[in-house]
Amino acid sequence: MARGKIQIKRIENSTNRQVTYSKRRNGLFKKANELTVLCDAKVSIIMFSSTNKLHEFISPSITTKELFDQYQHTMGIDLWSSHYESMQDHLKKLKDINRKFRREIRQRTGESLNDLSLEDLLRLQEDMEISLKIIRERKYKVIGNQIETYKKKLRNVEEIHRNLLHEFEIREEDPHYGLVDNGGDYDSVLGFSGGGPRLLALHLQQNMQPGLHVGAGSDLTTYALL
Amino acid sequence: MARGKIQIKRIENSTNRQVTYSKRRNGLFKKANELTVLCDAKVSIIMFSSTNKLHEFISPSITTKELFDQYQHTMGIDLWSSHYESMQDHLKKLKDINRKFRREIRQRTGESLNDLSLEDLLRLQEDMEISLKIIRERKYKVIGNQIETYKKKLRNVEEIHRNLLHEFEIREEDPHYGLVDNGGDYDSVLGFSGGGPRLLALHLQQNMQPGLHVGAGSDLTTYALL
DNA sequence: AACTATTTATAAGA
DNA sequence: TTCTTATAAATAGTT
Repeated sequence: MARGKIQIKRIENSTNRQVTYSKRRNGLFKKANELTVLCDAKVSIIMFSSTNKLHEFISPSITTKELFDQYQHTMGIDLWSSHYESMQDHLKKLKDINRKFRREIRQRTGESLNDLSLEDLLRLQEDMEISLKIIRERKYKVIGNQIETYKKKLRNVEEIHRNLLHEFEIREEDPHYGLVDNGGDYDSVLGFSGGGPRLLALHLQQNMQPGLHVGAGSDLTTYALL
Repeated sequence: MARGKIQIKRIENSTNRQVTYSKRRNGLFKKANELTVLCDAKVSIIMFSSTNKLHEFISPSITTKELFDQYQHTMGIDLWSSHYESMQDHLKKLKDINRKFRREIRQRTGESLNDLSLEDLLRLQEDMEISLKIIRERKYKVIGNQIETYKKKLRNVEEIHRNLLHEFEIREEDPHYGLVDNGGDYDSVLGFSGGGPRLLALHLQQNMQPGLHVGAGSDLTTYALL
């Protein structure tokens, strides 16, 4: 376009091609910018040279990603949906399953029964009655377990109580208690290392507290003497 | 750039802006094409006018998607990773909801009650009993509706039967029946155009068949004489 | 959409 | 790469 007209065809001289690429790229970006300002437009130019160098222009009012999102939306297609196809599939399936679950729960809570036939209703009722029976049985089992647990705990406490009484009886019968050195292994058998009854009471309380909230399993802690 | 220099700033006149947009867009695309050919480059231009009209240029040797994939690869980033992330978020949330639903259903069907406390069990049982009550009520309502429907149908059939008897009685009382020309409007009142009782019976059967499968609504077809 | 005076872009050379 | 400059191309304002 200057000092002589040129043919619009590939420039064979590599250096020349590079120079022209650089010059015209600047020209193109300048034009793009003018267009952006003059016409309040949003322009994205992405280009690769023959040596695969990347250059980009984007209107200052927008980001490349935003413009591309708008591009896709306008085109009505998802250019990179192939990237996400399996994910979208998965998403769709989950939504479907979700909808079914939601519906089933709504039916089971009696919220949307209008589109059920008599047969469906009968079936649902029967199902629910069976389930309710199972739940009731489970409830009784849990209650039974708790009672068992408390019984065993009670037995343990009684046992400890008996042992304490026994200990005191022995001490009362032996007036030399307190003078005798602690060389005997009696205390260690019972697990008392010196604190006596107070320490034991503390241990008991610590261990029983969580037991009050035990709900289900037979995670009964057998209270051997500490 | 011609007939007077212009300031590079937004053209306020809307028509003018549109015209300039169109002209300069062509200029830009022409330059882009020349660059593509001269320098063996790959160029993508995407632009939105101030009225959000989309225009696109892409070098013939490539597609927009290919160029964009290359762009992302070169940039070393995934422009839509945020897309991806939000999708994964969505997926995660759906899975969570799904799990909760599944759990709730399993509990309501008595399949996995082991990790429920006594309080939970009591609550669940109460819930189920309330739901079951609703379902039972709905069932009785549907049954009631069906009975009503059949009653009405029965009444209609009886009415038709009465009318038939009445017709036969009239014919028996009139020994000239069959000799009299059909000028009277008696038949047309009852809707018999010649076929007589046989035709009526046919109509009845045709209309009652679907009624037998009616389940819920009161879509009762009232059987006026045809 | 076409015209054209003028501005702008740029090819070739330095 | 940058500058220069003759010339081609683009285009603002007009019809």
